[in-house]
Amino acid sequence: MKNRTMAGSIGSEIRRRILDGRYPAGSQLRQDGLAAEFGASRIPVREALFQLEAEGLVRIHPHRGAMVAPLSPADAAEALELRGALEPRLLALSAPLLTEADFERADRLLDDYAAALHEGATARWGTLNTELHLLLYSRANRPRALGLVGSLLAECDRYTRLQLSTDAAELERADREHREMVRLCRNGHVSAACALLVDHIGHVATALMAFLGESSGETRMPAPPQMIV
Amino acid sequence: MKNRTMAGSIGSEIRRRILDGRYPAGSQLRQDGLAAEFGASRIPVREALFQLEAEGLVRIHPHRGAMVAPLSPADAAEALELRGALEPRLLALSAPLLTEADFERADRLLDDYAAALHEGATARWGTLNTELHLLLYSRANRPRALGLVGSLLAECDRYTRLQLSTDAAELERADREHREMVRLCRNGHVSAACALLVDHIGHVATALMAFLGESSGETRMPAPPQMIV
DNA sequence: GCCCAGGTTATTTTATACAATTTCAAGCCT
DNA sequence: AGGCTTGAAATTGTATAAAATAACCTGGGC
Repeated sequence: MKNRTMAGSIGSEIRRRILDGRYPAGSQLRQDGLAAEFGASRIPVREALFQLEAEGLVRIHPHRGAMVAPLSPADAAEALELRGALEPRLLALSAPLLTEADFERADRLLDDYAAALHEGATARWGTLNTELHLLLYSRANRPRALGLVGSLLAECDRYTRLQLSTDAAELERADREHREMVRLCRNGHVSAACALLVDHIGHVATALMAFLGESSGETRMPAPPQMIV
Repeated sequence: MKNRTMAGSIGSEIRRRILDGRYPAGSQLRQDGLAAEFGASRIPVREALFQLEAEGLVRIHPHRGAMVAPLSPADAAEALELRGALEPRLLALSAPLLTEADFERADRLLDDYAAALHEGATARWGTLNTELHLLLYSRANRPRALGLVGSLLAECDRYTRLQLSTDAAELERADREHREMVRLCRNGHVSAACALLVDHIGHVATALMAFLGESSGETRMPAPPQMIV
């Protein structure tokens, strides 16, 4: 618990529980109950909820309380669209600047990921995935975009967590693609890594849309017409 | 004041004052003073500040208070990069679905803009610009991206407000480009409108970077390499 | 003269208490 | 019987006050 303020630590814990699924989508978050659960007053709970609302994990209706943001295929599709629009750009900026220490950390994350995959520890998968992606973009020197992508990754985790218990093949594909992306970045093949990243996000999107039974929805925000993909 | 909760209305007012420049960048926002100024307690002020921090207009350091987010050329560049990455995509989605009522509203906004330009009402320019852009993207059916672009437009307004008092030519160019964009959308020339939008954002970016004296900074987030611009 | 320790003050943060709003349900009227 | 009004309960929003934390200033020691 490295947070200096109670609202911050409560917010982190609520975020974890939302991502875990312990607070299911659409469920009411009663301030009184949360305050009792954390042994605190309602005010830090309120501030935590406000912060989480900004991240998109909670929706607050005035005088009607807070609920866990519902999961909808359209929302997942939009989050993946945004990821597809932003992450390749960040990778293009960051990849040439990644250091050897960064790659070693990436290797550790990949190993942890494989271990989690082996033992079926679904809880760790999401955070490891998020950490790896953010690490690859960390040298882009774009703090705002990085924070935004972090929120989007967290939101995507909520959906993939539903899927991954059934769909182990997708997890292995993600692992292979992650390893290949890291390898390409390490060897300086930036454009190939970006192309793979686009494919990677596309694969996640199509698998997720198929799982959610909403295959009709377009999964990628179209590039502006003057860009030839 | 259509806001149902005091925190919301206080947040709107603080946001307006930050965009106005009445609360200068980097200045401390003391909860006690704000509470006294609005005739309220500190708690709604705190909640408003949290919301504004999520929008990027305020930075909160735990136990050290809140300050208006400082203006930096790097920040402006990143905001414009993100706009350049997102807005053309939204326009490509939205433009074919715009209705005649939308175009009439756009015409009114353009007229208001011209009037504000004529009488030098710099205060209204930013909101009109934001409203026009958001109107053009409103049919894209991408609520999350729309809200994000709204925040980015608000942040860009803070910078352009510094510039516009000196640089009337840029305002007129923006007006011409806005009118042309609306015309292209109305006539169904979506890809031309998107191309113009990319140029429009690029013009704003180069002018702003020149004004901020940071012409060295790259002003556009690079497209991923496999996209040929 | 400079540096460190202790206390002081100002500010944020949290707890408790109160007020406003919504929701649900029961009762009344049409 | 169905819809509307009214009232109570629950929940959220706000105000006041106490606790905690960080910055600041003063005084003593080296």
